[in-house]
Amino acid sequence: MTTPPRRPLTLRDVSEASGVSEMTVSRVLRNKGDVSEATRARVQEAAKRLGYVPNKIAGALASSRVNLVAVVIPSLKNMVFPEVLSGISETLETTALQPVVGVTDYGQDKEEKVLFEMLSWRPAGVIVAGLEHSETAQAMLHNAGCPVVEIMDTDGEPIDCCVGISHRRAGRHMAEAIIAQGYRRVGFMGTKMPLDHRARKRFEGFTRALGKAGIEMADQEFYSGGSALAKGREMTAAMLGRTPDLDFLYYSNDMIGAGGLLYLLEKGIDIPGRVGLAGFNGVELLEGLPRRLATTDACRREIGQRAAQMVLARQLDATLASEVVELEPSLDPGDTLLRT
Amino acid sequence: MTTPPRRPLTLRDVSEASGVSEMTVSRVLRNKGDVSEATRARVQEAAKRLGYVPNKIAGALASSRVNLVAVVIPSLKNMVFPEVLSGISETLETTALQPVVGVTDYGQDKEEKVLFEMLSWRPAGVIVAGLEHSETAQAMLHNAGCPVVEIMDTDGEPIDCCVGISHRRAGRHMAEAIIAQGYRRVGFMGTKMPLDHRARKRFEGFTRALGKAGIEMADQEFYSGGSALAKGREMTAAMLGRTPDLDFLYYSNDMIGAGGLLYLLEKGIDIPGRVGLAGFNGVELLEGLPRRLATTDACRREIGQRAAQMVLARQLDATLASEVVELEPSLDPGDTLLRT
DNA sequence: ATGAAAGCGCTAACAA
DNA sequence: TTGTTAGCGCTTTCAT
Repeated sequence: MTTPPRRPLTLRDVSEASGVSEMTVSRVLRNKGDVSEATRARVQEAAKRLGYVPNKIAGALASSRVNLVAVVIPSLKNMVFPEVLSGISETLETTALQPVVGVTDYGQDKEEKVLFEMLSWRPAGVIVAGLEHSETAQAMLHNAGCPVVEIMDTDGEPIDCCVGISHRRAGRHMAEAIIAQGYRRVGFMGTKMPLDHRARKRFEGFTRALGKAGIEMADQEFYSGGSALAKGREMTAAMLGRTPDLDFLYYSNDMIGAGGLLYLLEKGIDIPGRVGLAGFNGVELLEGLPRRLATTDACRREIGQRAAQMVLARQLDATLASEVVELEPSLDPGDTLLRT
Repeated sequence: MTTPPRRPLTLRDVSEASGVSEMTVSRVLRNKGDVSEATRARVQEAAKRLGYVPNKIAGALASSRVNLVAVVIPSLKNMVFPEVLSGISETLETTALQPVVGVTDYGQDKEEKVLFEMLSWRPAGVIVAGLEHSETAQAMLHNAGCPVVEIMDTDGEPIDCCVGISHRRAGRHMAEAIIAQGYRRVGFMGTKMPLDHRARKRFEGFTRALGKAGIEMADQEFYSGGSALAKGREMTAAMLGRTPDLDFLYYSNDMIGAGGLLYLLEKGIDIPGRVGLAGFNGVELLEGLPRRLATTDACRREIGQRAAQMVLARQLDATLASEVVELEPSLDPGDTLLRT
């Protein structure tokens, strides 16, 4: 690091500093083609000494190769998405590809904007949460000119590749487990529907399965915003207040479920004797709770890994066909579901 | 959307489809210069019909303007960083700038890699967590050729701009509050130090202030990995087992503090009569706990906002000088610190 | 093993 | 208001 330059350095600077043509410098810096050890060393020394950072913009334009994978998710506040991201990152870690994250805040307009923005950088692949997109967004994805992987959900028509779980089935399975345990007065708490398609599908699968067993949902409540843990408390208190004979509470995510659990324990209510509980997601947080909340593991890390692999595979062989993978979420009864 | 093309569309395609020069098409698409309403309409119609997505790579190369702001943080699993990100995003929302996130996993090597990768896209600004970087990383930031904002921490020498809190002072203040309440046998639980400089500085400030009051740390324990909530439980149980006369527990983050709180409540231990507790960060989660854990709010959202503003300001006026802002974290005693 | 020339898709600067 | 001409900094291709 000699004197810091105001103008970013170019290949030409390294070329002049090392007395080697730009072309050869380029080759060295990319470990391409045959270059003698002598020149390679000189070039590397010069590049390092100057503190040269290649300009990927120019490189990408010239080669029409971009090592970015666009990842579009609804939010970072819900721990679920960072976990999917981890799966993606760890899989891409050892490759040349790099994830770039865009957040939609559960909005279709925002999703359009984010997609447009990301696609204008011509990414090597797109990983996007969910199967529901605006017409415009669908069109953009169709014309993306790169592999597209829709993740988290398999209930719908994918544009290209897809990996996730069926939330309808997840809801149904939980309902079946609840019924099998003899619960009959079931309440549901969740996020306001239009915002979250997967939560909505779980709800639908859940209510339908209850219906088939001749059980009608005894009470339900939906929230948005605020501390999920606190909301879980409040909603649980309110619901049990107005429908005291409930014997099971199904929460659309573990966080509100945890809030409910803490509230009921405080009240000294017998779980699951008096009320059974279940959440959804299988988040790490549950491990530290006084009781293990029943939940369904949504395979988040694996979804991320598989999605990244799909993009990678299509990098190597662009002719690969679309691929749809439905993962099997596992129901963990914890300590709040099984009546012994 | 007529027939989906394999080759991405270019300005030329829109130019031909609309019978207007590339240059004018470019102007329309960027709302630049004077263009007649008639041509503007024709161009926009053509662009929309074809489904044209501009190539930012070419645009950036030609204009040497990139609307990306690199944000480099240690992790997404610690809710603190998504919150900082929210502050950044919401501030940039209404501007042309866009955040791009890189994660270092608390590793200096990884930080170097991520920085190099991001800088090679010539971002309009860099926002990076912490003041501790490898020599190489520091050199890169110096030569970045764009505003650099180091965030979260002010205890050290910033490269350019800086906004955060003094973690040493935060630790000291908590110690002073604890001492003022008459606690004398204090235990500390936190993350393994080398990974987290801010936690280390809080610890240092804390122990030093205790020392000045003639109090020596009675016990301490450090963890890494695993569910923070569960670790908080385990460590609390272990520590109280081996040092039963502790009257205060200071946790380096709210999550392990919450675990400790839940554990102690379960054991029926009087809080804060028998043991006082405090965490750090002021995370939303605390609102749903049975008791409000004492904590220090680390101003995360504001840090994000201020950092984004610093980058924005320097976009408009590149001559602006470096700026260092130390925010004042507020100590919230909750229900677990004050002996009434 | 190395170099020279052309051009990736766009925009700045100027001309008309 | 619109068009023309040069590049931006690299990589591809082809020569040497």
